[in-house]
Amino acid sequence: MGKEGSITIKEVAKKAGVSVATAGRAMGNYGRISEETRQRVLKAAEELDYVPNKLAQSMRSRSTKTIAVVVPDIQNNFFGAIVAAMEQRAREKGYAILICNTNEKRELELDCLEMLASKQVDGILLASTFVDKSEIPGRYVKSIFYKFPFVLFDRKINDFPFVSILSDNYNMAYRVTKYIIGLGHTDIATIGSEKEHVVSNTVKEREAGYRAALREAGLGHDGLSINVDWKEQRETEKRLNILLDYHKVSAIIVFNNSIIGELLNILNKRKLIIPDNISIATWDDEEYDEFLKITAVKQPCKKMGELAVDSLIERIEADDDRMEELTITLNSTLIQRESCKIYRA
Amino acid sequence: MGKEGSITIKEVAKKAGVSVATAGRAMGNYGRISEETRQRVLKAAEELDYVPNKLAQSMRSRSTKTIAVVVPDIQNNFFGAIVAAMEQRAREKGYAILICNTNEKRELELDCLEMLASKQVDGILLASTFVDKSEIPGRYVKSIFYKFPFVLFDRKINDFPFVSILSDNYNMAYRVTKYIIGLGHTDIATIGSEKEHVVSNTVKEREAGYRAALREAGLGHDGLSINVDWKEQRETEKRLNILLDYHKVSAIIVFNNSIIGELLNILNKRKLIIPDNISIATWDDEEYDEFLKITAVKQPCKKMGELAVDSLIERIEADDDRMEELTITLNSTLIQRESCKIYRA
DNA sequence: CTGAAAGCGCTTACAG
DNA sequence: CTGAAAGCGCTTACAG
Repeated sequence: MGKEGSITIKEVAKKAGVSVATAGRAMGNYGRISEETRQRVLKAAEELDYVPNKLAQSMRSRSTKTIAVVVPDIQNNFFGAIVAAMEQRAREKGYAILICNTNEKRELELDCLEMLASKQVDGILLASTFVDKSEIPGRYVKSIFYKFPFVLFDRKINDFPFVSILSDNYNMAYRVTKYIIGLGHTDIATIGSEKEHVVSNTVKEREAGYRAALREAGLGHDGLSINVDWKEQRETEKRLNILLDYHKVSAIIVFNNSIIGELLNILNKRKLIIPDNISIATWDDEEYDEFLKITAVKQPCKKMGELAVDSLIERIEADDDRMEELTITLNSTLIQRESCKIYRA
Repeated sequence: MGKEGSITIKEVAKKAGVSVATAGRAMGNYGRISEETRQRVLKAAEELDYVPNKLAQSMRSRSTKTIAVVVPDIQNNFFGAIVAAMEQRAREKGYAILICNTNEKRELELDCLEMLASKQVDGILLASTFVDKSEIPGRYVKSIFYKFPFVLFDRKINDFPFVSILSDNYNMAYRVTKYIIGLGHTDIATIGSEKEHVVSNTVKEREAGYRAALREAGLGHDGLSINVDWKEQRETEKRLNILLDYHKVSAIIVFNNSIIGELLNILNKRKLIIPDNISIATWDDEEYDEFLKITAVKQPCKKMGELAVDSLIERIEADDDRMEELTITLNSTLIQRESCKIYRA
């Protein structure tokens, strides 16, 4: 199907009474061709319902007009919004999107990258589970990372000369924490996500911003941060309960939107009312946050996706192979609603 | 990048001291080859960091090991969950996923399909904006729909001999409506989604199930159904307000999860408390629904995605080109929570 | 402006 | 078991 029956440029050429080369010129808009024969070829192509074989085109022209997007969790709305923006932008610029979901697994990420490389994608948009170049096996570094145009988003990998599009994790965490401290809270915990005991760069930066605010306010150096693998519901529940059982906590900052559902359920079971008994702020504004009046940090997903695509395509279509480290930090927005309240002991 | 520098099987062959054909046999695991030379080739390949060019492989073998997924709205969690399941299943079976977001636009859908066809995908997984074959221009029907393996999901197109994987829209709507009627409600409205004034098949079936329950209970034949384009926030808000201003409504069934956020906000502005002043049930269980105690219909996204991939791959790998209409209806689950309450005038 | 030939990197018959 | 040749469907020089 779709193969044996397919008509090729050869048949179009025959029908139009020209050579294959000429038919190609008419269809592909390259080279010189008289308007008259062009029309003749186009007509023949239409009559035959000719669909050009992009595989063959790519083979010859060495460009697949395809971009890969590799994300750790496509079901997370944050990545969903970014992928949607990328798809649209890429399509507008004539590129298709090949997508891979690594599930936060490093091995899977490497497998995906290798597959994408072999598929000859023109470039790769990556939110990696790796934090440092040194963690990546040399053969991938050499035959993939240094051979394809890469743009990193949301998560950077240190020591690569790539463009990275991030959001202001440290600053926003600092700001949110400071806001909550300003409300009189001193016992502020954070919940981030981890997978196989590794915590993403992004969450680490947020933790750092949080601790900076704590320190500045004279509230100690460590703070109280836990990380959970939210896909392990039972374990997550257990850890959240331990957090609330054994620690005095009057405010919680959630560093990953995937956790908030579970947290709300647990607060509910414990009859903890927001914001009367506990204050909450979360990353990534979700559909229900407005209704629930949850204070949230809204990251610029659309912009991040578009900028990543633009940078990558620029690199792909550039004449030189220049590589240069460039980190672009996009501003997030703090949407203050009513989930954080002045603390009274 | 990634191209000029790439090493080909020719270089591997040279290094291993064999012909290109033999090197191919060693790498691709086809044909007969002695274990000894196989090892020699593999070693040469590894030393050169050889990555096979799948474009060339596909060209020759006439199989791209790539499946296309075309969805109307990738940002909708429902489709997000399906796409995630598809990606995983496809990867496990050795296929990559090319993704297209049609934004509920028919023209865009056709453009995407044409692009995918020209990319020689092995098959297409489609949630279409078309309801009927007759709505699709003939040339696409002929050169795409009848030339590629298709499996439809969530939304069926009538008159094509395809496998369609749907969920039980009619039945669940009937059941939800009956449940609400059982609670004593007589003024039940529904809200579905539309795009450019076209309402999807799926929503239409849900409306039909709703009306059937109404009729059966002697509550008239029409019911009160509106459809909104939820991306047009202002217009959506206006219509929802009109619904509540000019009609007596004690219960609302929401047929598309993208609308619920906006609806909750409006109910909130109007000081309508769920379930005291108004009962609510919605399609597609979302992260916050448990916390908010919203009664929801949970569709089997994962199963739908997996089954769609399995059916498509079965078709792709089958020897015959047999096409046969087959509609598989998957069961959804009604999660009764506390957003619907006994009606008191 | 047009055509014949070569070639992109593989795999598939065909010999040996 | 291995190699030389042909070919997948295009595009790219090279002639004319």
